[in-house]
Amino acid sequence: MGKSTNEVRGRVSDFLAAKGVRLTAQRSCLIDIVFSTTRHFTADELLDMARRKDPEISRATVYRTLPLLVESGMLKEMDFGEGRKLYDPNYATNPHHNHLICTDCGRIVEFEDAVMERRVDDIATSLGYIPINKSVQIKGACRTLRDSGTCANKNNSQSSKTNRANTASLKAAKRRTLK
Amino acid sequence: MGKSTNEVRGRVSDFLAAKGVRLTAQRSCLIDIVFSTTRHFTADELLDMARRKDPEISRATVYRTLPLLVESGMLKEMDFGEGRKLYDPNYATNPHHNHLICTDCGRIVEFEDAVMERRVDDIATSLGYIPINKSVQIKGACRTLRDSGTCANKNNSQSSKTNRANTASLKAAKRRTLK
DNA sequence: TTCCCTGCAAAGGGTTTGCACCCCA
DNA sequence: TGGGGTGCAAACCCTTTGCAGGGAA
Repeated sequence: MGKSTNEVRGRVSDFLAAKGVRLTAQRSCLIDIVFSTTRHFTADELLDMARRKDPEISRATVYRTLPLLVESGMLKEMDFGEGRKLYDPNYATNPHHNHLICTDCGRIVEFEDAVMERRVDDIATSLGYIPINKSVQIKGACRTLRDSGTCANKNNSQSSKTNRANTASLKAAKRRTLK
Repeated sequence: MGKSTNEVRGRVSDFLAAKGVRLTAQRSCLIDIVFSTTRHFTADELLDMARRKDPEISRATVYRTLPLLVESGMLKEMDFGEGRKLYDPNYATNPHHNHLICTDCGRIVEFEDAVMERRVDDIATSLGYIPINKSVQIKGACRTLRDSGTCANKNNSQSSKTNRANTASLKAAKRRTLK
């Protein structure tokens, strides 16, 4: 299965060491926070979380650390065209998932599909490129909401700004992966 | 095949009429420019192009018109995570294409693939959603550049900010579409 | 006349950066 | 002690918005 939180932290530390940058208290704090959650977060949300541990940490440090984590390959930067970046720590353990965003409630569902993954690779190859980074984003309307008028997520997650993926969604998506 | 430029303009006009908004001189000017090119462009680039025809046109009008064109379904808004939005007029004539971005030169290659399209729809359906909008973005490294050290695009298109898709790329991609 | 639309300029929101200070190696 | 790292605040960039003037219905 996926990597454990500790293993992920170790890998990031190794990456920073290899790159010759120091593992400072602030960076360590940020790494701990980032990889102890499965939630997607914005830079600002990470700052909030970090300040609960270390009230002195600055916004600049957060913005300077995030690209390091992304470069390490353990954190994924995403852009759903909402004017800010979202970060997904689940790539550390599940590097092949993609996202479906509900147009009704903004909920983000993670899914994995090996067939699609392969197809996308084949397309890149046939175009003469070596695939480096693939992003499949689906915006979809909740069928349950259409059919029955209610949606489990609609109730508690109207504000798309604060919606998060949850662990269950990825597991469920894997289970449902098409044959 | 695809719709002609005039047909696209007609559709947009119809959309605006149905929506009850006026086809002003400024909007007409912008529509002409947007749909007489196959290039991707930013809001700012559209402003530049528009001012060559009408030096009085304002940035605000451009920013207010773009969402109308997107809403009409004839123009696609894209976000490659570069801090600004790109607009793709080719969706008017080819609504099912996606994009590969070269990590070497920033070139954007358009491609269509029915198999992948279907797969993505199936995934959305199996997750319980009605697919509304699908975006597949591939970042890839130019194999020619890797193999031979040169790349036709590398020479004339280093600045990713000004790179554009060309008509040929879409046609070529269709030809190469996987069976 | 009414109401939509425009241009101007200022405001907004996310992100980056210059600079002085700090601190570990 | 040298050079990276941090915090602060200002700068940046793209985009949105308030407002007064203007023009089509």
